[in-house]
Order: sequence, then C-alpha cells, then structure tokens
Amino acid sequence: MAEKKISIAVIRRLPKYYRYLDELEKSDVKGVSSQELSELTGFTASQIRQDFNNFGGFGQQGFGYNVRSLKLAISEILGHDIVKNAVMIGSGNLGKTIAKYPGFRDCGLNIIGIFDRNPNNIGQDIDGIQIQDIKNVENFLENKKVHVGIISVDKESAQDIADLYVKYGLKGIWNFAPIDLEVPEDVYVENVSFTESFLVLSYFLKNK
Amino acid sequence: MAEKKISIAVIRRLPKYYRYLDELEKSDVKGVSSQELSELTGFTASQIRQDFNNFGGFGQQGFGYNVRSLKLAISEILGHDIVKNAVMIGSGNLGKTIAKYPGFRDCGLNIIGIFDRNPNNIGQDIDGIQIQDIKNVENFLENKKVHVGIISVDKESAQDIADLYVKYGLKGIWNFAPIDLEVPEDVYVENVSFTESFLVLSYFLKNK
DNA sequence: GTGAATGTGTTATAATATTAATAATATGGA
DNA sequence: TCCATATTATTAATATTATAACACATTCAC
Repeated sequence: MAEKKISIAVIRRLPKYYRYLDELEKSDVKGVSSQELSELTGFTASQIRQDFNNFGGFGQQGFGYNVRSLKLAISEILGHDIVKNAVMIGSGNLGKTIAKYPGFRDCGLNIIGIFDRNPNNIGQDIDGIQIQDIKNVENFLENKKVHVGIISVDKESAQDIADLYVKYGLKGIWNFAPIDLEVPEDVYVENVSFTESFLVLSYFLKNK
Repeated sequence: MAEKKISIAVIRRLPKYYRYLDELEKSDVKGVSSQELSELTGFTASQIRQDFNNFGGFGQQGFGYNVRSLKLAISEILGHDIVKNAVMIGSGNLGKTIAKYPGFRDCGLNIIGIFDRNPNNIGQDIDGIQIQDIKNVENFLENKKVHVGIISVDKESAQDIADLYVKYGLKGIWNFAPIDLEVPEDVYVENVSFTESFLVLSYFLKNK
C-alpha cells in the first residue's frame, strides 16, 4: 500500500473532529455533513473533506458522513483505542494533576507507575497508584511493558529522565518540562509548555 | 506605519527563541548567529533570519545578532514585560497547579484572584492568594483591572465562565477545559488541551 | 421512475510558509 | 587602506497547506 503520509497539521485537527463526533454520537445523530462539521469546528467544509480523504473516502455523496464509522476511523488512526502503558517521573503538583486528570483512560493512557525522588512523596497514593522511589524505576522499566514516558520534573532533570526512557526503549515521551529534549530520531516527543502557551496569549492581548 | 502582520507560526516560535536567548545572556554570551541559533533551536538558519526580519533588522552583517537587544525585542513583541493581571476560576488540581507554577511571574502573569464554588476550597490559600467564593467574582471583575481570565473548571461550566469574562471586558482567555469556547471576534482564546496533546503522541507512537 | 437537491471525492487554484540563493555590509588583519 | 571573511537582509524558488470549483453519486419528493 502506498502509505500516503498525512501531514502533522491534519493530525492535530483529528482530536477535535473526534470530540465533536463523539458528542454527535451521544446525541444519537447518525449522519453529519462537512458543512455541519464546519459550523461546529470552525474549519472550512472543504478542508474537512480534504482531511477525511487523507485516509480514504468515508462519506456518502448526497448524505454526508456516518458519525459512528467516521469516529471509529479517526479513533483507529489516532490509536485511541490501543492501551498505552505509561510511567511518570515527577509527582509534584503537575504530576499529580496529570495523573488524576479525568478522561485519559478514554484515550488509552494507562499510567502504571509513578516515581519521585522526594521522600515526602514516596509512598503516597494517587488514584490507586503508589508513588515509588525513583531508585526503582530502572528495574520497573526493565520488567514492564511501557510505551510512554511522562516527564513532570523540573527542567534541570528532564534530559536525564529522557535519556533513561530512551535507554529502556520507550518511543514516546510526553514532556511537561520547559526544555527541548534531545532524543534519537525514532523517539517522538510531545511537549506541553504552559509558558509558551501563555506568551502567545500575551502577544495577542497586546496586538489585537 | 505599515503594520505588517506577523503570522501565527512565527509567533509560536518566538518563545523558544526567547528561551535560548535568555540562556545565552545568562552565560554572558554577547552575540549569536542565525547558524548558532539554528543548532540550538532546530529551526533552519534561513527561517530564523526570516522570522527576525518580520519585526525589523536586528542583526549586524558579518557579526550576527546582539543577544541582549534581540531578547529585549522579542520580549517587547510578546508583551513579556507587561504585567497581566489574571483571575482564575476553578481551583481544583489543575487550577492549583497553574497558580503555583514557577516562572509565570517572569512572563508577566499576575494572578490576583482565584474563585471556586466548592466550599471545601473556598478560604484555602494558594501561594498567598485566598480562594474566594465564586459569588464574589462579578464584583471583583467590576472593580479590579483584569486582563486575562483563566478557565480551569470542568467543560460543562467553561462556556458560562467565558461569557462572564467577556461580559466584564476581558480580551484574553486562557482555557484549560476541553471545549471550544464561543467568544466575540476581539477576544483571544488560548487553549491548552492535554487530551489533544496526548492523542498526537498516541498517533506518532503508532505511526513512526 | 424521474428530476431537483444535496453533498462527497477530486482536481485545480490560491495563499502561506519554508528553504535556498544572492547581494550587501561590517569586521579584523596585513 | 584594502582585502578576505563572516553573516545578515532580501529576493527568489520550492514546498506545503488551505480554499474553491465542479463532476458525479445518492437521496427524496412527487
């Protein structure tokens, strides 16, 4: 198969489509047109049709898209339904918040281990997961099937943690530290940066 | 003046430039070339020069860019140095984490009020700010100079909060709820979506 | 059944963004 | 002072992304 490469811009729109399709399905709506989705999402109908066509024609001419099957298709592409075991290092405020965040289960995120070096945190329980001493993390990564490494430590330690994740073969890193991690080609890093986000807001506050 | 519009893609790169320039300045580096910045940021040197030229030539041919003045220029563009008073509604795990997040002061974020409807939270103190009853928020917005509204409530309440912020004339909303807010043209909403971020990671985990 | 209306899939066009190429300019050493 | 070097500013070329256009399949009313 030709494996047409789907652009990152399209990928970043998929979760939004998914969200609305999920809502529609819950409201028992069976079909939806690109025009209707356009009104919901704010993207143009043309773009929506283009996006969906990236992964094969789902629509039915004269009718629109079947909500359920389109949602499933997007879910499939995003790997929504696959369970992704994750380890978190750093259980400060941010780590705890992420670990407790509702709705991740629905994305297939399954945090199976949380580690910290702070003795005050070790032993605490976050939604049924006990925070372990970071000393145990290598052993844990060695023996468990872990797909995603979450980094919620300060920026000084973040690269070390990333190196550790890479060493144990994790291919996905979810990084909350405000630093650019250096990882091999085949590892994907998804950054969440509060500061960068806020600065963009700051820009528009000033220039709008 | 011609007010050349700077594209959003450029704006989203600026915080990263700022970060590295800040580091360089702290290491007492006086000048930097686009080539060097390229190695640091991962953007091409050509793109970096283009970006900087969007807001006037700062470089010196044969030498590069002056770290300090370039940093100041970017800071100026982002409105980094301007104090932005903010109100937060929703002081659950996420709200508390944001409120305590270190480094925001350096971006000009100044949270002056935190509100919640949960009696268990009201009265608690977050880094010197007392959580108030949400009943008081209208009065607060009426009387204080507030620039940014932070939304850290669940998605069911988010639109109501947004409406409230809009009603009191705030022009910037920092939204952490997983929903697209409807606001007038002149209000800018910056979304932070953990779920969307994670799903992109999920995609690459599967397709890389 | 037939024809108008709907709405996709696809191709064409336009707009943006990125990268490359080149001309211009400051620096520093002989 | 003049030349070689470094490196920007600017223009040009390319690639990517988004929008528009339209032919054609499907539905639905009559």
